[in-house]
Amino acid sequence: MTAARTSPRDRYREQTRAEIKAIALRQLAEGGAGAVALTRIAREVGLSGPALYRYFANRDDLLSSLIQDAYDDAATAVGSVGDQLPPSPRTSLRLLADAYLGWAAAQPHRYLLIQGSPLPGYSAPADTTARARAVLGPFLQVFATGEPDEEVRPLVAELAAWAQEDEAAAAWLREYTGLEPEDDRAATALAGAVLAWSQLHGTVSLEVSGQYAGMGHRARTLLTCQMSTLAAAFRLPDDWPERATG
Amino acid sequence: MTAARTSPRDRYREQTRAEIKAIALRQLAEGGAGAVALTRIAREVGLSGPALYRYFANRDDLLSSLIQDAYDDAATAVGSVGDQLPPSPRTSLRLLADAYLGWAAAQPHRYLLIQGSPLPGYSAPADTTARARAVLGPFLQVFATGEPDEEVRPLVAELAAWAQEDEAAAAWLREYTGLEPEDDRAATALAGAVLAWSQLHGTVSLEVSGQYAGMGHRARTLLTCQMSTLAAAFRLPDDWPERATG
DNA sequence: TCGCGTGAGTTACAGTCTCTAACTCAAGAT
DNA sequence: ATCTTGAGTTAGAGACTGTAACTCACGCGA
Repeated sequence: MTAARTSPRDRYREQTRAEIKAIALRQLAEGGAGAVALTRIAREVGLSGPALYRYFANRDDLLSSLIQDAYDDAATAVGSVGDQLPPSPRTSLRLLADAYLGWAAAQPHRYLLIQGSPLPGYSAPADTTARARAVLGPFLQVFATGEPDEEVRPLVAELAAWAQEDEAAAAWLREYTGLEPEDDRAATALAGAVLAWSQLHGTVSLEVSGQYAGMGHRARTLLTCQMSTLAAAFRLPDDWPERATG
Repeated sequence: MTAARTSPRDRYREQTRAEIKAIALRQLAEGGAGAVALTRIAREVGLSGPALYRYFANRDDLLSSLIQDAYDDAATAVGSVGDQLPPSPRTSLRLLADAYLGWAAAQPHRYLLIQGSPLPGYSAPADTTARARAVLGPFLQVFATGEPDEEVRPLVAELAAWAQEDEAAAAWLREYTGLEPEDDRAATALAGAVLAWSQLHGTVSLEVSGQYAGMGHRARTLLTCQMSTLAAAFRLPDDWPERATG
């Protein structure tokens, strides 16, 4: 990718960074973000504590790196569904939601790392929002085909204003739907995506943090019901509308 | 309340515990659960570090205490709406959801403490589940009046089985709805409550952890839309059904 | 191929935090 | 009036983050 010049030292450095991140990821999986400890990583790599600060400025920097990877990975998982362009928006929504849940369930701690409670004292780098929105992009595409019911129109209205005032929002929309912010469908897409995100996050995070334990339902069923209801509220069609391919 | 015998020593002890908890609560509000540090609390109270271990067995014990209070407080906030028995189930749902959001928004860190990512190494005491269910109890009452639409029936089915197999679930239902687990309305109530919980948590936790920052909508609007949709999916009536008062 | 800059690594240490051990002391129950 | 018990103390072990000041050898440029 951006391998402008790759000297032996650079390569060695990259390799060590990767090794550190791999161990950090394991610690994350074993005990959550709090369990990621530079000292212990160093011991495992075979270095003395302070050596790690050659590779990451501090603990937050290491976590940021894990967070970025996680967002990118999630975006890929969700995006790969969007790329296949399933038969209908309805189906697409179901598949996207499944992919989201599937990704999170397969690596609960990584999900909690990016979507759980904010880490104490941690402040996210600037591009985090963009990465987060990349995960939700494919949902925009689906909901752009919808016709919002009465019940969700207040939200559509609020987001219509946003699309027209916020350049980043407009760019996000353009990238995934090709729509201009003035288009009614733009606001519809935003409303659908926000609703879907909110419901996905609710169900997935309760599942992943074990709060459904002992309750007699599967998260998958719950999520499917929610997406059906959402599809109904936006009257998602059973076929993709005509559009310029490419 | 349970003041069986209150010796001077007991009173002093209770007062000190309360003071410790008050400071802990402030630290929680200032920097999240991770920022609650016994050492610093001790300094503030004017004691030396280890003295605090006379009052709380360890850090987790202190946090458990805060967690219990938070659940009880939330249950009271939500329950006070349920007690007023608003004009209709539909209205009731809206008011309950508002109360939930309102409580959480007013004290974000306490919300994250009980509903955020699990704390590293922390294992909740046994009665936590019961306390959590007390918060959701009033929702059972509302959804017991519903008629589930097609889209949510898979969830109702799964929860019907649960109600009939799990004694704790049955007891929960009985307490808030008076229904026996065989009753169809029991499963409906459970499904509604679980859906509502999931959606409340999604919206509230994204709001409270600041992930909506920079997006052009209010959490309140989002939540209202969701509750409307949910009310529609359960065909919540505009009047309470007849029932034995008492 | 030689030399030297730079980056990788070291030890030592300061500071924060949790929690245990072993002790003192006085309030209050009997 | 006694003596039990609980509140408080200091000392200290063990993790962890992060800084300072140092050594050393790799590998780039002349």
